[in-house]
Amino acid sequence: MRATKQRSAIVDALDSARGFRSAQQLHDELKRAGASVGLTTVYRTLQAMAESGRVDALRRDDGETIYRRCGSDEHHHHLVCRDCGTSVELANDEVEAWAEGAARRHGFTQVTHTAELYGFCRDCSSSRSS
Amino acid sequence: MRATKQRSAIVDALDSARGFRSAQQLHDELKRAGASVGLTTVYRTLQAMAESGRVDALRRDDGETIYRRCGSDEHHHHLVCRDCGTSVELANDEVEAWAEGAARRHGFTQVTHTAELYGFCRDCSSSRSS
DNA sequence: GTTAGTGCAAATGATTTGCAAACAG
DNA sequence: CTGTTTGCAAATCATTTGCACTAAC
Repeated sequence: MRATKQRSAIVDALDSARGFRSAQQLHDELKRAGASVGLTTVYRTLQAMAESGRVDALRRDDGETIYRRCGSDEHHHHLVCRDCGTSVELANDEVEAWAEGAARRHGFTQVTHTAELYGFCRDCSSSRSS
Repeated sequence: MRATKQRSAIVDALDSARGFRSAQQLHDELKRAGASVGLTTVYRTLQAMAESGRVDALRRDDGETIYRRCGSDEHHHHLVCRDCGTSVELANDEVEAWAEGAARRHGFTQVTHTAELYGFCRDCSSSRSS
């Protein structure tokens, strides 16, 4: 993968973001910041980075896929703010244990799971209540 | 909501299905079974039933939304077969407790969660190994 | 120079909506 | 009858792809 200015712009934007962003959001932010990066490139870059594990991708209930620069390579879950996208990584054993137990009890194999939490972070919930 | 033959056909198809089905799948099955129901109607009916809680909807990672006739009105999760769509309902407290605890620890409010398990059921994993 | 990367425009695929015709109560 | 419901076709929306063009190495 070559080093290009649009790729570093995308990575920078993701880094400075406090959490998850959709491809469209990132594209907007880049454009607003004056960087000239095509939406296509944003999609392609995020997709490539997600495949190679350098970002975390997850699909929201409304169908948009959101991405975030991910700290650990370990399997983990997220607590994502619906408003600002801030996220907290949750390394958790209870969920894995639950998943494995349920799979075994019902005779399922090769079980994977998705588990994400969505809410309003401290900052966003206080600004909403005003 | 009026009783129409297309609606009962959709409900019947969902009932006889062993698990989750997408709108497109249901439409195909209905057409194959000789029923004449428009894809639009399948979408509208499933959406209406999901809103009123009569079916359970969840979005797969590939973006398709799948539906299933749901036994309980209670909040619960699913163990879904990737191959045949069969699903098991899981009423579980561990996940809820984990979600609430994580939310509280990080100051998030109005937290909802998604947690679904995907794998191969006993039947499908044995037929795959052959 | 090659080859990978970019971006526009057109294509996709799931889902939604406009609207006139068909139907339930 | 009169308001719902239906279903086709066209519209959306996020995302992907074809392809000529540009930049990296």
